[in-house]
Amino acid sequence: MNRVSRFYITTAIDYANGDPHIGHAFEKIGADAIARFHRMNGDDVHFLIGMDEHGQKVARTAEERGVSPQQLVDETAERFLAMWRRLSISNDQFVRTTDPQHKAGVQALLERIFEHNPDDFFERSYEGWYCVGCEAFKQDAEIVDGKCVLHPTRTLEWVQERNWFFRLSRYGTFLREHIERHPEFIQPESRRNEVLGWLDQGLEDISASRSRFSWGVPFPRPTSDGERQTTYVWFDALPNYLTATGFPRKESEGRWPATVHIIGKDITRFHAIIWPAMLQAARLPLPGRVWAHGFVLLGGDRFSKSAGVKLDLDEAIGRYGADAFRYFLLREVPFDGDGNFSWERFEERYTAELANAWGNLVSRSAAMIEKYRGGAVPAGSRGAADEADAADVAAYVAALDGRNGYLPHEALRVVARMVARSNEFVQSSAPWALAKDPTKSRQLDDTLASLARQIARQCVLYAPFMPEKAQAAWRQIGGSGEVADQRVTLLDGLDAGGWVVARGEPLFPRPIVAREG
RNA sequence: GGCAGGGUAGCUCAGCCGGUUAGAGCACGGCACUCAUAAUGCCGGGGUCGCGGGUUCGAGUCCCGCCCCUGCUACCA
Repeated sequence: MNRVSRFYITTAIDYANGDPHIGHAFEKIGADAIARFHRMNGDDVHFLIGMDEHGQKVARTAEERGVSPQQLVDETAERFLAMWRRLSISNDQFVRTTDPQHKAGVQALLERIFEHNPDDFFERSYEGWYCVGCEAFKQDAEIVDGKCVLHPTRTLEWVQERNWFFRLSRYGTFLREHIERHPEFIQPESRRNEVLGWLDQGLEDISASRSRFSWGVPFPRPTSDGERQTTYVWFDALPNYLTATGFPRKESEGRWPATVHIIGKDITRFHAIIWPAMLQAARLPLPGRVWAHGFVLLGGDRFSKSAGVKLDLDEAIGRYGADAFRYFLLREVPFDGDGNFSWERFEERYTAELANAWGNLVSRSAAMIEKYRGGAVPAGSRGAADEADAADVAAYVAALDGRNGYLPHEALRVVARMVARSNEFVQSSAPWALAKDPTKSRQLDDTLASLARQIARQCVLYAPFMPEKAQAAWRQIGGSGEVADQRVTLLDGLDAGGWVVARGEPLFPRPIVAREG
């Protein structure tokens, strides 16, 4: 019963060409809540996040700013890290593709593929229309009137380049079988169907190296004409999940494979097709799951610089604090689809669910325990409220433990329901009335004790989502130590009898409403 | 164009294999209570269930057609 399960969770590494925005934050916060939940479930959790720091764009941006690429990515990584600290992201590790360990790991992985499947890498001349503005080859769909759609003033050049290629086409059957045998491999199901659709269309081989830029990991073997090329994006970025474990050192074998990769739905293909094919080619175990979340939209549109759709992360966090922001995003935006961010909804949820419902519940309960029982939570017997909570705790766990995917929004809905029930409980049992009747002292004890247990449970369940606020509420209701050290598996037996409440400042102060007169 | 998923109260969404008066939360209106962050609880108004046909004793719930929306349709990451 005490078997500790290993839980290695990763997020996509963010490209170091810009500042963190709400899309990055959503993914990290979601993964963080899942990681924290698993820690409180008693699992051996390792939570990895990081940065993707190579490539042409980074090199070019660095050049424009007159700094070295390394200096640029160092500064960018600092800004991302500062944001993750601010949002209480509890990652155990922060991998960067410029880490020497990562570069060595990538080369080791490539060599391992050469070793196990010598035919999987081959040289091929690629030719196509090259746009100097984009510094990239363009596909037919991106060419209009013989010009690149993004740079219509420039002339496309027919360019030929000899690169290393990876025989991805070999792995279609393998991938299909794996996905069919492991229905949970790609989730949610809509993404899985998409991937199966891609497989139906057939896979083409992909390039594995580039000769046009050098900011990256040197491809371990030169081409036949002696040229030393740079490892192309997927063979550089995707292996971070593996190299972060220490690969190829032996010690890494305990951590790999990842339990789940949390990614955005826009990079499903890389994680569901290319990455598993690479691992299979290297004869390494595949990750257990790939979970592709949706996007946070603003006014129905995706964040985009060109459309002017943007939201200042600092402002959003500054409004009600990091915990409220975390809560709002995960409550409002389903983790298996898209959702909208709007200030109106943020205000609504903050005021209704956090300030009025939960913050006030904690406040009124602590006040009553103080007023009627001198601040000490009385002993009280288990009642119907505890039974109802047990069912909800089970639903909460089911939303986060992976059996139905990863649905933090469902988990939060459940806790909000528990909080609502607690407020009904207070109203219907009316402790203030019981307190006036000396013959009902026992009844008052039971009521207050039950109320304290309910709140204690809510603190535990909210802890993965709002670590600071959950801890503050835990303290107010008289809990000792860290709420994060509690176990969701032992919640049913949690007893608050004897705790001494400590009323404090409101957990979620109501916004100051400007009023006339 | 092809494939997939949707169009249900003002807003966000539940409605499994077809079955009695279509639900929840928020917002709105009224009432109650006083422990509390002018918080909470109760009651209520409010919907041609995208449009048109069809199957059926009976259809948001199945079938056909149409309209609209979203996603995917691989080398920027």
